[in-house]
Amino acid sequence: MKEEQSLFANYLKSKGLKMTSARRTVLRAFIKSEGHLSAEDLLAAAKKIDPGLGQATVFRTLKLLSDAGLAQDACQEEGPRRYEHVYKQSHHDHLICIGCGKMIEFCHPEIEKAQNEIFKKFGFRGTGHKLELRGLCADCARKLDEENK
Amino acid sequence: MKEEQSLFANYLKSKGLKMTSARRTVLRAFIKSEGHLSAEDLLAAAKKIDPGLGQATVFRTLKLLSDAGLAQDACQEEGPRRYEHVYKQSHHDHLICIGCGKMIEFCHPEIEKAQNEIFKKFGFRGTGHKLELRGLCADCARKLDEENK
DNA sequence: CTTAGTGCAAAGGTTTTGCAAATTG
DNA sequence: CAATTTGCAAAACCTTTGCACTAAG
Repeated sequence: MKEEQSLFANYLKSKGLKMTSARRTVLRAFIKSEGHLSAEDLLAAAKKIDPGLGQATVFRTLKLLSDAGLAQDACQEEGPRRYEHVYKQSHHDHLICIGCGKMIEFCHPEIEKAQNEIFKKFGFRGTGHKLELRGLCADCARKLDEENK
Repeated sequence: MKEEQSLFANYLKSKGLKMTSARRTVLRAFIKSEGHLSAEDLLAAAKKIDPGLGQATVFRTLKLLSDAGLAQDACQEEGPRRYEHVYKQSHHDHLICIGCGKMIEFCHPEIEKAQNEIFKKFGFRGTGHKLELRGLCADCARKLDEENK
């Protein structure tokens, strides 16, 4: 939290932007939140802290958080765009069941290594990755098999 | 193409849906297309084949293609939702420059292996993955360094 | 003080839906 | 034939923008 505060403050300063109370409010709401949240979710959460906050501010701040590297698109298939924290240390990747939508988060060190190889190969300075595995969980696989007898 | 036709036909049949000429048109346009395309792009492409086609049909068919596992969300950060083919054999992963937006597609066999380990560990029957690496390409990294002297 | 940020409401863009007519199995 | 699908236009939805006012550096 403290760290994210100052990361954001630094980012703003580097761009000649200002740390305002509205932005602090949105950041607090965002940090407290869990999972994937839409701009509307974040607005609701932020309004609990400051009811006078406008939705345009949330959209604008979310874009800044994303530029600052603190938030990233969570890439849902449907509905509004959703965002999630970017965790500096432990990347959490996603395993999603296409049957029931259940989502499991996991880490895999091999993938970190592979990532760095790719960056090197293409001359990139890496900043992050996002991996989504899709499949059927055991329950859904069983159900499907039964349906098809 | 032939294969995708019949995959789609099977999917439709399994759901009690019908293979119509509009759906064939959208499928053809989708298969011919390359890269990431929005519903609007697909509509334009499909209209070249059948000018009478309506946009609602494209949205509806795109959802079916996605349910059938032939199309998937390409996960851009901004603008309209974009879709891309699902390639059965060679997964192409994405390396994206956050500076200029340049996108490189690559394959990495280690990642295929890691993917299967994860699926096994969680009892999933896997169907695919999506990996996005983000960073600065050599050009953008250089530019940034110069700016900050 | 000067520049950037805010909330509001209106505009913009994308996607979905209701419906009567047309098409499919 | 019964059931699904279509194109159209309208509606719904999500996001951005213009503006007058306020707050930050």
